[in-house]
Amino acid sequence: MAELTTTSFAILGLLNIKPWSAYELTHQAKRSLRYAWPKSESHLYAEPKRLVRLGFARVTEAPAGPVRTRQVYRITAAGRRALQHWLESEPAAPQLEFEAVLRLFYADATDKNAVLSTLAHTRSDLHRRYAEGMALVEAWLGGEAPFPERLHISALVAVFTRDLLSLMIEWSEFAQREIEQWPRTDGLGMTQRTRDLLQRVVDEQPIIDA
Amino acid sequence: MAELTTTSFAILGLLNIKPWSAYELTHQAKRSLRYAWPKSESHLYAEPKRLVRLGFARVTEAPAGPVRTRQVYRITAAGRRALQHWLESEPAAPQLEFEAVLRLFYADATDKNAVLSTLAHTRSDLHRRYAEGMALVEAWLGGEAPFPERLHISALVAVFTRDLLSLMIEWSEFAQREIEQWPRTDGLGMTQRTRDLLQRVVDEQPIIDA
DNA sequence: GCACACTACTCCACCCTGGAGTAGTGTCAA
DNA sequence: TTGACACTACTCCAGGGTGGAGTAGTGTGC
Repeated sequence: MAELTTTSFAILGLLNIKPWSAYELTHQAKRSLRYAWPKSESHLYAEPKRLVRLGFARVTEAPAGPVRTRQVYRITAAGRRALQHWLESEPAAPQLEFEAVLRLFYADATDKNAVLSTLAHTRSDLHRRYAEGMALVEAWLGGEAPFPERLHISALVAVFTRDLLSLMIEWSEFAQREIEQWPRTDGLGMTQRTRDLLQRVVDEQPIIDA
Repeated sequence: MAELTTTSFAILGLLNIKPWSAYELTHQAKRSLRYAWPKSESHLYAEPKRLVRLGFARVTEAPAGPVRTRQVYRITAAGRRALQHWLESEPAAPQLEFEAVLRLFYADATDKNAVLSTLAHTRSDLHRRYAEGMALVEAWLGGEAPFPERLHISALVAVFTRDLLSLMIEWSEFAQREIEQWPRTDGLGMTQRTRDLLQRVVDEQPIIDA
């Protein structure tokens, strides 16, 4: 049997909620999947076709204008079985791609300006995403949830997303403050401040808001 | 000119610190890059070859046993220029792949047991990575840092990594406690508890340790 | 001198990205 | 009523990236 990837199950899970067209799937993914499993639009178009080919979804045509039809995907019994089986298997460990941290890691190859501007740029991205998330949750509280019967789940995801974005924003503010105190970017090494920070890390003491 | 990817610059940045063999690069990546830019071993072997092809690194042979030679990669002047130029450009936004959250998102397609076991499995992964990170920082404090002159940078990354792992661990404990209170996984919707949580999210009040 | 764990890679099928391209749809206004 | 234009709803593809299997040399211990 051909292997399904985690992305396959991400789509299959959406199809288990209701039937969607590929276009709707890409939009729904932007509002939900994206926070835990970000995938490109082109792949979100391709994946349901694969599910059909493997028998985990089927497709029907619906009118979508005077000329156009749209393909609507729905889960099959085999798809539901596969999804349940996956939900009982072992998950992969979380992975973060954080380019600002990577660039900070090479701070000693450039000047303070470049590092600070990377942090500032990332922070404004993060603020935008924070605001987007807040708008979603406010809509839910205002009675405009697309799947109100799933809100007990969405709430737990929302808590995580808010706290993650907060952490990244606060860390980038913290890093900015620290770097502003540096006399230069390279060769500082184990300063007293660095030793304090590392000691606090191993002592499991709070740092960022301290 | 052929485009370099963020991964290219991640490797180029390591080569800017000192020359490495591909094997050493994979090991160094496990101890550093991995926390901000996780890449597969096979790709870490392939990328320096590409850098050589494009003139940003060059390779020399060094003996590595009675028979074997190893390829040692070092950055070129063009590589250093490219790295500095990249460090002044705009970073991509952070992206998280968190399969446990994805699975929780589909909690209503399975039972409490499956969801709780996903969370437990992820938590034990996270605890292991937390311990690994702590061991690294303790070694630095004990004077065993591979690049002591870079510790002022490493400390900022360590602060972020610890806080991120803590957040994920604490959130998964929080989610476990919440789910244990659920009478079932599906159809609960906007309970009083859910409304409280969402209200706290939009009010920017702490939740996880409350 | 042989077993065996570890070192140091290569290979490849397939997953996935992002950007370019294409054509139909709805709306407003000249 | 027609044409401009933003938006909808996709397809295509070169090339980046993954993960697991495979291979052969190296150092250690018995």
